[in-house]
Amino acid sequence: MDFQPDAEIDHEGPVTPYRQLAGILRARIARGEWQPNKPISSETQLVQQYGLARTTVRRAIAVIVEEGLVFTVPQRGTYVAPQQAVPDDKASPGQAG
Amino acid sequence: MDFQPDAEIDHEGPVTPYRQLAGILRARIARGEWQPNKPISSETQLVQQYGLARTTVRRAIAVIVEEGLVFTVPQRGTYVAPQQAVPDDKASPGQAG
DNA sequence: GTAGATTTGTTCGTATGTATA
DNA sequence: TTATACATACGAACAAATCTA
Repeated sequence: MDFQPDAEIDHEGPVTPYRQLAGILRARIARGEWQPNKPISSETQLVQQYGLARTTVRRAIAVIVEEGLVFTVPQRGTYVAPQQAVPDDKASPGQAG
Repeated sequence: MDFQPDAEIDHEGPVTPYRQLAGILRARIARGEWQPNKPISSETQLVQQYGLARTTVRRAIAVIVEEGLVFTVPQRGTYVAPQQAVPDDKASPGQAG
């Protein structure tokens, strides 16, 4: 399953919204939309852009943080991890918390 | 992480500007750009040189004051503390008399 | 003493972003 | 979804002390 970077969230589908968003973010990082050590869109922006609740956005971010794709700096933002191999869709980089 | 003495501030990065500046000042002191008991650049000069707000500059200075690298004299300036090794990480050098 | 420039000290307001309830 | 808290950053203004002339 591949998510388009500009895809919309399907609230009716079998895949939960937060997993959809995680896939979208993964795709946006993969295409180099956000550079390493640069911030991805803020939670507020993602909320507005995809019409999701904040908790849902945070859950999605938590997923890709777990994957090592990004890291969150408290009171600062979420940043693209330096030099990471972006997985196609699903991946287990081995290291999870 | 090491800061170049002439580095520019990255407002987009995960490290807050005031911490970046603190690192830069640390580096400039370490290279002997400012001698012990001699004033470092004034807040206004640092504001102009790095394009930061004064509050941000003051915050950075507060960090290295806390580390004992410099000391501030009201209405005079901020001076390099006498005889102390610049710490790699942290330090609590004795008081300068 | 007066005047001006410089420098640190302090406070207020606005904005952004994450953290938590 | 809403509200509050905390951290950070910028901008502006004024106070107080120092130095120079």
